[in-house]
Amino acid sequence: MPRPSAAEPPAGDAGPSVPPALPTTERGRRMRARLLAAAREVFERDGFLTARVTDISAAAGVAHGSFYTYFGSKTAVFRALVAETMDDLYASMATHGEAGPPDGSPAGLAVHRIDQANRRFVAMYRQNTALMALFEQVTTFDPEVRALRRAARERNVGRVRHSIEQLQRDGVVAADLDAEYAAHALVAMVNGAVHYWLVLDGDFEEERLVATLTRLWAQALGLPSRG
Amino acid sequence: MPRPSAAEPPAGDAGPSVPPALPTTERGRRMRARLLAAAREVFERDGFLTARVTDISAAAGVAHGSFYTYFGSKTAVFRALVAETMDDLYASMATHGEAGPPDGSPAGLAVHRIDQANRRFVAMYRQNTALMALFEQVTTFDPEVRALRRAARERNVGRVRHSIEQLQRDGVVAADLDAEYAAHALVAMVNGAVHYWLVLDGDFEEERLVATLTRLWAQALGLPSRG
DNA sequence: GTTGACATTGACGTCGATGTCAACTTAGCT
DNA sequence: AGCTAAGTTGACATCGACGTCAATGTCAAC
Repeated sequence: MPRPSAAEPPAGDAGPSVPPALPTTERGRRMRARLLAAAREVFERDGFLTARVTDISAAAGVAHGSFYTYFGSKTAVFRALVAETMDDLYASMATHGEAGPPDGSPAGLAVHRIDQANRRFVAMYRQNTALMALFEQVTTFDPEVRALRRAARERNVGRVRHSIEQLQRDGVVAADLDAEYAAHALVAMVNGAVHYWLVLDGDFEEERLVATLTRLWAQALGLPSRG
Repeated sequence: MPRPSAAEPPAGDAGPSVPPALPTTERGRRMRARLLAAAREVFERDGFLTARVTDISAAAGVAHGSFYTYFGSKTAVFRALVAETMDDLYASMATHGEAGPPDGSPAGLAVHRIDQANRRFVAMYRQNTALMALFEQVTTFDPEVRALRRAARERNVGRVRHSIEQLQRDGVVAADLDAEYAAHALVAMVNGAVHYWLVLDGDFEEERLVATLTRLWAQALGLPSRG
């Protein structure tokens, strides 16, 4: 309840009255893409708050004014950037055709899948740390980005909950565990640990971290892990 | 590695060359306290970025200029606020003399203590949600606050690691579990879940959340939980 | 009650990022 | 080539938050 209502940094760059339409010409589309790439570069280098529209224009090699042909504000580019990138990140986390699990038991298979998912998540986070940090930064004051973040989290949680429910139907996980809440907690665990490692610069060794996360996850669900 | 180096919001309010000394007179101390209280009020209402020094002065009922007698910048008040408040938060989490656990076994006792600690943490977070959100916001761009946040986290993790090591000595928890990594993961789980609930406004019911967190925590460590 | 150190006041100058716009360029079309 | 719509340019005006400071006020000590 007592959460800062937190509008935008200065005030009222919530978007221009006329959000620039997507470009119709080929040149326009290229320009927009260049600006987006430049924005990502500058944001990752300077952080969202310090970054200036001028820097983005400069990085894209265009005049200051051209920026406003495509985006209404710094916040607007960022939102576009997030929207464009989110899909890529999710794609990179999609289930790859992995080598089969060593152990054929339902529980062993489940643990193997959890491990694979955790490894993919950690790798994705490591390769996009700056972006994740930016995402978090803007989340703290932009409601729209906050909504995107929540949606992403909910998708993750949904997948995990589904997998837990499956294991409950198989009788491997206790039926009286709240799958929704448990999924939230486990996702928070992995998210939070990796965030601390990469964004807050904690002292971790990747392999050991993933192994511990998988082990805790499995045991939390009552799956046999290790001997 | 690719983390936004993220200086301050505009630029260079990293602190004035001459950080105002603490007041010597009684009046000065009262004034400083009033400004701090006003700062907290305004920050919680508007968020750190939107808040203006003028607003803080106004809320404290003093002239704009008086602010600078006590603090060098908006960031400076915030740091002072965090420093002052952190102790209170930690105090509120200290072990209270609780009623004895229902079950005398070492594991049952451990689970009970975990549950108590989780309840205290959640209650503290709920009562200081706005502050925690602020803390997170500023962490994303101020290195000094980031350091404070890390320190707080490390203290938490240290306590948990210690308790895990104790359980390992008692033979209740597997000795080959990395206590440090596990402590980080478990702290991240509770932190992250509560953050999602209160700051990102997730849909949770407190009792069920705490119960699930404790249960997962206990099971993750291999402690018997529930029947 | 006079003195002097300390604190308060609020009007003012400064500064830098933003967003605009009129002039100019590009490119597609006939 | 000539026309038009779309895009580009960069100098400029705007705006708001910040931090300063000279004048004024407060208070304790002597």
